[in-house]
Amino acid sequence: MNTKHLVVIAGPTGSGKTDLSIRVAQYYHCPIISTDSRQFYRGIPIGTAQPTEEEQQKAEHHFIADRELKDNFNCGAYEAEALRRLEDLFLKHDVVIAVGGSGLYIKALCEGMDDLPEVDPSLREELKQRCYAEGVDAMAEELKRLDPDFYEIVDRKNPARVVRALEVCISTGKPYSTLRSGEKHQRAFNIIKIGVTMEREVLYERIDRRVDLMVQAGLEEEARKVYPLRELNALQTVGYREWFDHFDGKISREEAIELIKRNSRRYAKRQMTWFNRDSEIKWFNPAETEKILEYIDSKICSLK
RNA sequence: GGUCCGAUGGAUGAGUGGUUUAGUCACCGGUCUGCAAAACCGUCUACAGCGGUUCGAAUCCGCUUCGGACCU
Repeated sequence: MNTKHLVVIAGPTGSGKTDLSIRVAQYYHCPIISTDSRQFYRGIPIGTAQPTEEEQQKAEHHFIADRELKDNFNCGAYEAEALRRLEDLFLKHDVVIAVGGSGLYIKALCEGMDDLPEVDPSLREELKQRCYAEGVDAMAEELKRLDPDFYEIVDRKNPARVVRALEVCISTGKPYSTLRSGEKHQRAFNIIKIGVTMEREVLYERIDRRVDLMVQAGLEEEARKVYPLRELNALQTVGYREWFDHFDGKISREEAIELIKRNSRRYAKRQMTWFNRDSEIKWFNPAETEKILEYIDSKICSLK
């Protein structure tokens, strides 16, 4: 029996999650926390489609533009911070909404990550450099020595995965695989997951249109302002990298805009691939507000 | 009306007789426990149509269709 409910709203970029979340928040008079790995940052409101001032008036938002681009953040830190925040919010509310498109962050929030120690950034940097210089294969060979079990299952062509495993092995002195439990953590609240999506073609049209609107709203200028910080991870993001390439003279303005559209579509597709694996998600078209509220109500009732 | 050139998978573009045959991009599908709007993987067998030559044709020949250039 649990009277606290986290309503998770997932879905690909451009599917209308923000609008829906506000409508749901108004219905339950409850706050919203973001599960979007880019909306956390200040300075990039247009390209990350953060809820506007006006939208934030309509519902209380958390984890929106509440840290600097240079701040180190990741899904593990997010899990801890978000759980603390939820604890507070659930003191006053029975329902809280979590909305965003970052699958891994949603997973961190709902199921938790294994409790692994923070890795010294300089170690990661060093491993990245070596990976760049010596190649992934060499790094994978090293992983084979340090953690043969993980070597067997890891995507050996993926530098990010191999380097991650190595940095954990080296910094803890233990094989990464022995530290991975993969178990789901119990939460002190119920989780109701819904997803919003629509026909692929319609979604792509919406994405294209939204990019045009972002450009009209001043995305280029926004990108120009953060250009000096372009190396930061937070800016390895669709809608910014393309401008950086344009500013560097590699592509034209028109190409940059086209690429932002294409990369946003690809991102949406990857998001769908991720979410489709989650059988707990109940899917809706974003326009079906009544049906969605009905569904959430019925879930809340049945869980009470 | 005549002459010449061309026609390759969604796009581009190699390939002039023979196990597999491009490549690139896009699309599509997928992977996923600390950079995740990231990183990575996979699939997509086409040669305009018809007929002929040949053991064998995208590749050679003929006709047809379509496109382009030029000539009268």
